[in-house]
Amino acid sequence: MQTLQARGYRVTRPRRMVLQSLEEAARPVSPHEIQSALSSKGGYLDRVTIYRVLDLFCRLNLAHRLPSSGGFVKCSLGEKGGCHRFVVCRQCGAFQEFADEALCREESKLATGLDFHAERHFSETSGICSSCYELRQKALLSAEGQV
Amino acid sequence: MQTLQARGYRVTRPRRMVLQSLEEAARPVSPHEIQSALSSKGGYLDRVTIYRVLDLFCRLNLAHRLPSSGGFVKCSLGEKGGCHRFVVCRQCGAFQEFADEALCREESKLATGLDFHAERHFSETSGICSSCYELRQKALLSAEGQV
DNA sequence: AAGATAAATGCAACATTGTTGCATTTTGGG
DNA sequence: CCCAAAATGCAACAATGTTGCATTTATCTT
Repeated sequence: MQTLQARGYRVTRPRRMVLQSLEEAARPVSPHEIQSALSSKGGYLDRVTIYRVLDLFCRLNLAHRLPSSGGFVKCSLGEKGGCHRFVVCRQCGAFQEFADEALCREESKLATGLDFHAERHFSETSGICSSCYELRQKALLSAEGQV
Repeated sequence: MQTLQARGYRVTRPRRMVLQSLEEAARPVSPHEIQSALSSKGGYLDRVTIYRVLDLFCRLNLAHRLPSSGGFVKCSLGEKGGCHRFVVCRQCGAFQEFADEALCREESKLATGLDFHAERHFSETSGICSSCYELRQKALLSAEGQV
């Protein structure tokens, strides 16, 4: 919340509530899920307010919206260089955020080759996290056993 | 449409219409825009049908959905190796599709380092195309002249 | 070329996402 | 404590997306 203060934005009840929701979520959450989660704890926020808060958070890089699912997550990298990227497990929804400046340079160079001035990279790697991978291996083995 | 045939899907009126809409569009289009464009030419398609056709096209890689805007475009790369990526002009919406296997390897390696088995990369570079860039330069110069 | 049939569409109903304008409330500085 | 700017709540609307089911249609078979 210091970030808000420092950049001239007010610290309000809705902003605190949304930030806390994002912190408590183990995976990307939709605006509607945020509203439901809050109301199940007796709180209430207007839908429009939630959109506005999320927009602000994304502009300030306090949160990100995942390209493919559209869900929102709290940013875990702060001011780390390079654009912020994600790996997401298509099975369980677990995710990790990372940044890599070399990758950004590479992508920008490719854009230059296509006559574009790159400004920002949105990217998300979809795959399987190690725990889902292990579960799947077990399932496959037991299926074989039954043949 | 041979692709549909070859993969065991039927060639139908809605599928032909949506494909043509995508071909005629100079930029990513939304399902709603597709429906409007068709109806302005006297055609009609159910909204649900449009979603289903687009889903199918995306599964078959005949079309893609751009991560940030959610708009759809016809695939221009066919079976080219590596996942398909986009550069998009944030000013005019112009875009180019490309693929780069080295970039995919790099991203997959990073995912491995985070304990994920990468399967697919979604990525979009946002920036300014060369013609918008030139327009902007001219505008800046004339603004200076007026001071 | 007609008929069977599996596939695809159209329709109805519903839930979520997203946008705008305006009146009211609240935050933070003086 | 008061005030002005900022932010919220509310109303109304438009687009996105999903499901189930009855009807139509594309393709295969004969």
